[in-house]
Amino acid sequence: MSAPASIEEFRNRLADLSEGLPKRLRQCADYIAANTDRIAVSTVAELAAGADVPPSALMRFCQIIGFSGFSEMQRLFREAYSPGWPDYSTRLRNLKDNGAGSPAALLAEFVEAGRLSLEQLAKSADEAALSQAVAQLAGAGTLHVVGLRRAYPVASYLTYVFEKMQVPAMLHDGAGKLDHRHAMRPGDACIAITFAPYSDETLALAGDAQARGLPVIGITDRLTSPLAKLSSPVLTVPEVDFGAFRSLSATLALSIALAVAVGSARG
Amino acid sequence: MSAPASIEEFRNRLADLSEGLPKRLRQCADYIAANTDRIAVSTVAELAAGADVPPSALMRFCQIIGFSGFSEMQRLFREAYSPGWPDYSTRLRNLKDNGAGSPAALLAEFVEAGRLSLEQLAKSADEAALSQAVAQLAGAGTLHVVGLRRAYPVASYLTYVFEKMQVPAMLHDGAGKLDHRHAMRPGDACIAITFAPYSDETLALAGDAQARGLPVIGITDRLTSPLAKLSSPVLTVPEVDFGAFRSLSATLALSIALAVAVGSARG
DNA sequence: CTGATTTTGGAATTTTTATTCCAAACCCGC
DNA sequence: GCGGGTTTGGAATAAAAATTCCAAAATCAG
Repeated sequence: MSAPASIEEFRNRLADLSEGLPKRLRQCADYIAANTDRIAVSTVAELAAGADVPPSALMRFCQIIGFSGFSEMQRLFREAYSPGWPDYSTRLRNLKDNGAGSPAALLAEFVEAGRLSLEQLAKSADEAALSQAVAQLAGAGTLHVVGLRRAYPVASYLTYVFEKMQVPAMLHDGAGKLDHRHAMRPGDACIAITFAPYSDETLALAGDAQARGLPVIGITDRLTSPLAKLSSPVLTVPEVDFGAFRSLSATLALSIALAVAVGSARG
Repeated sequence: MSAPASIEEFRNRLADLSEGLPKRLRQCADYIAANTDRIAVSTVAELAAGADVPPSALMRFCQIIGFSGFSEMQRLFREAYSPGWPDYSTRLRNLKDNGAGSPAALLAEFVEAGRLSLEQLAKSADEAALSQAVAQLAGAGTLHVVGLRRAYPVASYLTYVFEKMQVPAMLHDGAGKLDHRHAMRPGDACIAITFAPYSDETLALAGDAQARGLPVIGITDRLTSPLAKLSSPVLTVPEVDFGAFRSLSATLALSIALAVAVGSARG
């Protein structure tokens, strides 16, 4: 078998082979696939250490891919090496230059929106409210998570993280129009997520929880949101929209941080 | 004189010295100034040949700049290039060990992880694959979206965006263990999302779609993913994990861009 | 033009890096 | 468990690269 002549070909061969490879060689394949950009500037020993295999395994890997050895593989990547792209902002401009509305340009816009959202979140996060929320949730029984439409991905991820951290949590997703409001028992807590235009169902559930005396943690877009009135601490997320859709980056970051903090606090 | 600690410092020193240097050393300085980007991936002999000087001249040049030798200079450029992927699992452990696992600190880490993921996505996104994916989806009938566990939020958001853009789409979420694979009809297309450890159900559905001749668009974490083989274009997302959880920022940005592009292409 | 000083080229040496090879460990079907 | 083939780790070897050193060439001041 002859050596791949281009990086494209290399990637294909990597994808073809990766299955049906024994343990160590698969480790190599995975690490290389995830760190292709380091090949040009690393030694066998460095890459092998990264993949957590002995150097000889990496050599074997190179040969299986079709190269005569590591050096030949490295040559391919060194020749193609152009460090023009470690620069995020120029790359973004390049993507946008594909013309407005092109997939690449759209991607650039959403990446930027996400980044801006995260930056603003870092600046504006209310640490006191966050700590208070963690304290309330850490002391509660079952956590009831509700979020619909665009907030639904956040609600479902929150529930996933709670489950992984062995925190009892329940997702109120309205499936089958089944209503689970009576699952909320004294000692439980509620996390409600909604953004303008605010979802009635979410507000209703949050209101119900409040009426039963459960703590309600709200995650929403502004302090004037109807959810704010129902929540004991309300967490606001400054999400930047692009077009009609939001990136959710900041909301997710806040939510996961909340969940992990609660999970560790509960031990 | 000590070695430059940054590329900035290196450039300054180069500018300072370049005047008043004898012929051969000036050749070195000129060539290096014009080809700084090759330093990381070249040998002494190669650079010397490029500058049209003997290797020993280049060695002298490195020492005059302040390095102990060529290797030290090269290290500077290799390290500066490699994006320095932070090791989040150890950082998380440190956070906990120091008792500094405050919610605010966690939030900062997740924000940072999200930012890095987005930047990395911008740098590494495969525009050709993205365009191809958009073209395939734009020409298809119903779009079948599948993603479970941590990929579920992405799948559900994708479906939400498609619905908003009036693109017929169906979310295969395994609710009620109902299997909807026969809903996939000729002319449809499938979008499958999974990350390591890959979900069997997702792979099964993608495989089924492929077997029926539907185009499969895969969104996954690496090229060696089992999903790659099942997808006609596969889109890889370099998501940074923080602890056991990923921010999903990059995955969502890519997905929304894909959905919006498909939505507009379908008009 | 001469002698002192700097600069230069390349061969010799040292260090690092890649590569091979083989015995031990591991799997898998029986 | 037992014998087949595979896979693995590491020590030994080969290759390549970096680095040093010194004699020859060039430069320059007087």
